[in-house]
Order: sequence, then structure tokens, then C-alpha cells
Amino acid sequence: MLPHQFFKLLSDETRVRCLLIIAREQKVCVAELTHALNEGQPKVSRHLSLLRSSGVIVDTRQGQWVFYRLSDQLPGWMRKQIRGLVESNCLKEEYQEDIKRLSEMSTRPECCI
Amino acid sequence: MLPHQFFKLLSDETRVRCLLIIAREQKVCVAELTHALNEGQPKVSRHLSLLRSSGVIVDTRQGQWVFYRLSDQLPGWMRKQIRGLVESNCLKEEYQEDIKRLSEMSTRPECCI
DNA sequence: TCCGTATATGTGTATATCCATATATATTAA
DNA sequence: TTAATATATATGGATATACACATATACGGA
Repeated sequence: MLPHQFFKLLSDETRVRCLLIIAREQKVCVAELTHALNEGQPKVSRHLSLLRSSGVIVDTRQGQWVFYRLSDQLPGWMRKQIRGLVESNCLKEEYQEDIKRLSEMSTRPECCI
Repeated sequence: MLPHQFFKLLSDETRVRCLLIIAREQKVCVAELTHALNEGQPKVSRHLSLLRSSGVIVDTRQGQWVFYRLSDQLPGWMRKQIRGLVESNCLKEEYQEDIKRLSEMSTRPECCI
């Protein structure tokens, strides 16, 4: 994937927030993401679909839940950019709410894969 | 600037190529960029205009030339992302031609500011 | 059946591109 | 000095394409 194509994926706020949570949590399902982002499920799902079809994340179905995680095929420079974002202070401030909502979620599905 | 807004700027190939050259060369004028990218002048100019109005690059007129360089007001995380790109091997392969064309340019205007 | 997830459709908006032209500075001629 | 011309850069208008969104619907497993 060329850099501008990768950045196009990150040019949408919903996708950035999804990716940040996935990178932080290692593995989350759609229900957790919609709760964390406080957005509608079709919206979240469609953006996940984009990230998935681009090969940035991969999905694993476990019962009724579909869990997403970062692909382990990501080239080093992409991994580096994502890590840089997660570690960035500016983002810790911007999207703190997402993390808070996720941690406050009453029944988080568990993934045992 | 929020991350997805920054990435939107990088979601266009022409802008990425411009930014890479500017970051490498410190300071280049529009003529050098159009030559390096082998693209039309209005096209390059428009994309530079976007990068400028977003505050990522700044311009300095010197005679008939307008030189562009990275803004020194960039937040650390942006700087980090850009540096990561410039150092990335994948990009050295992809856009080697741009650098080659620039270095082969016969009369490169000089900036003494 | 119900719940979690994915996708199809229609609509509005944004933006990349091209061509032509405008503006700004430099240079040359008279 | 002024006028005319050349070079460098920016922008207006027109067009085509891409994309985000909301709603509704379809699918898949317990």
C-alpha cells in the first residue's frame, strides 16, 4: 500500500478512533467499538469494513461477536505511524472519552482466542 | 489540527510527494517541485496552497520565486510522522524518481534567506 | 425467534483535475 | 524613466469522481 492510500484510511475521524482503540486494546469487537465511540453500529461497521478490506485490520468471528485486531502483516512504517499516534499526547487528550466509555462498559465480551 | 485532518492532507499522492521533498530539501520553490514531480504547475501550486493554508508549510518569496519549507510551529507528533515517512524505506523506493529528477535539474534557483 | 454484524441505496458534499487567465516580479528596449 | 515582454506563481470556472451519512434491509449464529 502506498503511503497516501494508508493516510486516506486515516483521514476519517471514525476510522482513526477505531484504529486507536484496536491498537490499544489488541482485540475488540464491534459492539465495544460502537459503545466506545458512541456511534451507530452500521457506521462503525462500514468503516471497519474499509480498514479490513485494505488489510490494516483482520477479523475473527467468535460466536456472535466479530473481533478485530491489527494485521500482523503490516509493514514496519505503518506500524510505526500507528504506534506514534497511540503514544501521542495530543490524542490522549482528544479521544480520552472513547477509552473512558469503553472501560465503563458494563459487560464487555471476552475473547479467548 | 486533529490527526484525521492531518492525514487527510497526506491522503493525496501529490501532496505526499511535495511534503517529502520539502522535508528532505528543507526549502524548495514551486519550479523545483513541478520539475521533481513531473506534474503541471497549477496542480502543484494548488496542493501547496492547501498545505500552506493548513499551516503545515510556510512560503517565502524571494524575487520571482516562492520557496516553501516545513512550518517550525508543527506539533511534535506531526513532525514525528513526517520524519518517519522520510526515513521509510518503502518511500525511498517509491519516489526515488522525484529525487533523481530534482538532482538532475540543470539550474536550480537558490534561496539565501 | 433474537442479537450482533454487514451491506445496499439514495443524497448531499467535498475535492482533484484541467484549461485559461490573473498577478507579481524581473528584464529588456526605447 | 517608461513601456513591453518574459518568467514564476496563483486562481477562477467547469467537470468528474469519490466519499460520508442515514435508513432500511440482509445475513449468520445461538
